[in-house]
Order: sequence, then C-alpha cells, then structure tokens
Amino acid sequence: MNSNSNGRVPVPTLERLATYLRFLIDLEQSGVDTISSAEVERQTGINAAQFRKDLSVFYPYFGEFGKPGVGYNVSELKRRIARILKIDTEQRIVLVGAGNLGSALVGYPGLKEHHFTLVAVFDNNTAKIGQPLWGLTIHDVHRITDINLDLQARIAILAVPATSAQHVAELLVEAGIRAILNFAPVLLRVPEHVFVRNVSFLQELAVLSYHLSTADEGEEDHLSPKEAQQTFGAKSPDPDALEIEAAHSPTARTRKQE
Amino acid sequence: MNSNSNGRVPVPTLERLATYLRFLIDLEQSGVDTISSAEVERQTGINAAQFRKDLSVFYPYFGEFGKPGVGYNVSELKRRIARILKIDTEQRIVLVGAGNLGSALVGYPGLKEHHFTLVAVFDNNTAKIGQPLWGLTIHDVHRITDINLDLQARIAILAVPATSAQHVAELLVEAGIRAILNFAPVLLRVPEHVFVRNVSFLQELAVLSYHLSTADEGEEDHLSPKEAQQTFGAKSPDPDALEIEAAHSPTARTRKQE
DNA sequence: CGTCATTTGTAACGAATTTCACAAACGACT
DNA sequence: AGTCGTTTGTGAAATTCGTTACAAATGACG
Repeated sequence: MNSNSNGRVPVPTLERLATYLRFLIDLEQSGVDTISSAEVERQTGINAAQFRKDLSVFYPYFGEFGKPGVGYNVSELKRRIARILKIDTEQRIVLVGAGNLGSALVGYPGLKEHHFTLVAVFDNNTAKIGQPLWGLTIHDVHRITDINLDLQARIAILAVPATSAQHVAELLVEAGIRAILNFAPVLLRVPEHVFVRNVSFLQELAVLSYHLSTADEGEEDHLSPKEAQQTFGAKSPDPDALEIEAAHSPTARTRKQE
Repeated sequence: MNSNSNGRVPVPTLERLATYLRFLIDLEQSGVDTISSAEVERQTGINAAQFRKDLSVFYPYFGEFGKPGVGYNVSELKRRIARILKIDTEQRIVLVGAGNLGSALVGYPGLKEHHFTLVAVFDNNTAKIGQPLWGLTIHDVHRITDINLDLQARIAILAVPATSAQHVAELLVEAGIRAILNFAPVLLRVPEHVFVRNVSFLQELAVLSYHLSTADEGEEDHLSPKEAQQTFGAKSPDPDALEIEAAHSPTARTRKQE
C-alpha cells in the first residue's frame, strides 16, 4: 500500500479530500458524470498527480477506482470520498458559544448538505439561556454532560472567548466530545484521544498583511501560484444573491450555496 | 542568511509568527517582560527550536535579538513581529457580503487590537444597501471601485456565496484590492499580484470527522500530539463571559478577549 | 576573574510532502 | 485484432518542513 507506513492519513491529504468532495458535489449537480485528474487540476488548482495519489492512499481499503483512458465517475467518487470522511452518514455536532460568530457558523447552509446536524447549542450567559437559535434552545453549558448523554454528539464547535476556552474544553471532554473545532486563539490542553483543530481569523489576516508588504518592494515575484489557491473551481458566476446567509426555514435546502 | 534561497518566507512560518504575536500581546498585558524559547514551547505548543528558527529568518533584515542565557524581551519582540507582519500600522480592510458570517467576522473585537480597521462594507442585496453595520453604511458592491479610490484599502474579506465569489473577486481586483480572505468554497482566479487565502469551515469539520472514525477502531494511537495543537497558551481560565461577542460600543476595548 | 547553568542561533539531519515520469490499462477507431 | 491517444496508479526524485544537536554568548555567583 501507498499510505504512511503506519495507518494514518496526512492532514493535508484530508483537507484536499474535503475540497474534492465539495467540487464533486457541484459537478454532480451540473450533470457531469466523468472527470479526469487533469480536469480536477484545472478547476481546483490542485496538482493532478497529487489528486491521484491522495486517492491511492485509500485503495488498500476501498479498492482502485479510476479507469485509465477514461477518468473517474463523479457520483461514485463523491460517494467514496464522503465515506472516507465519514460524512456519508449524519454527524451530530454541538455549538458552544452562541455569540455572533457561533451563530453565523452553525447557520451556514452547507452544513446540512454535508450531513452535519447541529443538535444542541450551549452558552453561559443567563440572558441567552432559554432563548432560541436556529430552532434550538440555548442551554447552560454546565448541563452539557447531562444533555449529551442523550444526544451522543462527538464533534463540538467552540466559539467562546479565549479566557473561557480551556474551561469549556474540559467540560466538552467530560461530556464525551472527541473532536473540537476551536475558534479561540488559545492552546487547548486536552487528553490524547481528543482532536483539536484551530481556526484563526486574525492569523489569516496577518499572513495576507505580510504578503502585501513584500509585493510592494521591487518587481520580483512574490508567491508561487499554487500558494494562492487551495480551494476549487468557480463556475459561471451568478452576480445575484450576494451575502452568505443561512437558510431560515428548515426546508430551504434548494438554494445551492455555502 | 537562513530563509529560503529566494527571499520568500514560508507560509507556515508566517502563521506561527501570528501565533507568537498574539501570545506576546497577552504576555505583555500580564506584565511579563522576558521569555525564553522553552517557555514559548510550553505555552504555545510550538517547538522551541522552531520558534528560534522562525525568528532567525528575519535576522538578516532586522538584526538578531534574543540574548543567550536570558531570552527575549517581550515588548521588543512583539514590536518586531508586528513590524514584520506589517500590523504595526493601521491596515484598512473592507468586507464584501454583509450576511451572518461577514457580519460576525468584522465584529470580532480582536481586529482593532491587531490594527485592522474595517473601512467599508459592501453587498448587492438592495434590502441591505443603505443599512448600518458596525457603524458603517452598507454600500452597493458595484460602487467599490469608486469608493475605494478614497479609502485605499488593499485587503478584503470575501464572505459571499460561492456562486458570486468569482464575480465579486474581479470587482475587488479592479478596485485595487491586493489580498483577499476568501470564505467561499471556490477557486478564485485572480491576477498574479493578488494574494488569496481560503478559509473553509466545512473542510475543518470534515477533517475532524475523519479523525473521529479512526479513533474508534482499535486502541492504537491516532494522532501525534503536535498535530492537535497549533495555537497558543491558555492562561488561568475565567469561566464567565462565554460567547464570542463583538464590542458594540466603539469604546468597549477593555475586555481582553478574542 | 573563572566557573557554571542557561539560552540563543544555526548547521546538519531526518521526516514529511509534493512533483515528476513512466509503465500499464483502457476505449475508440480502423 | 492491432494501433493510437488518453489517463490512471505509483516508484523515485525533488522539495519543503521540522527537529536534533551543539558551539558560542550571557549573566550569576563565588
């Protein structure tokens, strides 16, 4: 087999898989049924050999798939990647921190498309507890262990201030959460079996800010093309419906966006 | 010198620099005035040698700084990293897409702390144009070239749906924007001199989801400790004030959070 | 002033990741 | 069936990134 000598898949590979998945979903909705790695490169900016190699990691487990001279079947490939990422089946997630950011995140319409279901919202602000958010009632964060006994969610979105992040993370672990998407700029200390991924908005801006400065001085090149691009293909742009806005009614799954 | 043979700084290094900066700001506010690389490792999870090497990249331009046997002066180091990342001086940014996510992002209180100033908000929804957001008026996105002639912002946050992202990106480029933080899951095609950074919420969740699945099967290890941790040190947790909430009044800079 | 414990800066190494390059597989077409 | 253009899967090379290891620098202390 091709993957690591140990059985672990590199994080960069997983990130790209998520990109492929999203791309494939769009392709399928456009009625395309076969795609080559070269075309993937054209539309996502990810090297064709990289794409093939990323898939090859899973051949030992799922069997080969592409057909030489033809390419990959879009629907089937989509199904496989979804299965690899375990989002072929519903994944329950909870949100902690019902502030602006948390609220916006879980309102993101793409969540449903990707089989993520928000099953509970927590906060510790008494003014918020009991209030509704996206159809759920905001609960006291200290009740999370109780509540998650039923819900059995294993993924949490942590959108609380840095000062309380560690404390809340400990509550989450106690409640059986095993993966945390952390938006607070702190190092979370968690047991080994809990996975943390950090997202830092300011970090991203800082990187942009640096590049801006280097582009000014002189005329030399600043950044390799592949650096600037990690996501995937823009199709025919539709200049209407501009803002990212969550679907308010539970049935509004028609608008393809996210 | 130590950096790349060419003059470019690796993105991972820049990301860590942003982490150090944030950490140093907190340290300074706690009254600490000297720190060693070993202590940085303890509190941020980033290897001490990595920290020293990251700094050494800039010694050719800024001179050395740490003192053997002593460590680094917190304030001075903070100043330097801010200067490297060009956030020692105000950076004007614009937001395009005044939906939930965009609104939450620019309301993030840490922006001001890091010298990022939101100078304009754009959208194309007529219902939103003219309305206020965080003290600014939402403008029609088609007026951006005009408006940015005065404002001269060079960084944009792009929080629009995938379908319009490419179109809007072109407007941004035309308006003189040179760095884009893109939240839409599409590959933006922009001129070489424009930098794009993509942030994908769903991608992060997908990675977590995968890890969850592998953790289940068998008892073997799943992830190296360094994998789970990229941000920095939690200090004494304060279990109050839970959600990330933007400061509503312009003067509310006192709450140290974010 | 000399010794000692500490910490920096960096060269050398090693690991991880990406890209290249090509044999083998496939379908179309004659 | 045989040839041709295309595309996959993958070993090997190349590149990028992180870690280890250690000489040199510093301050504290006798």
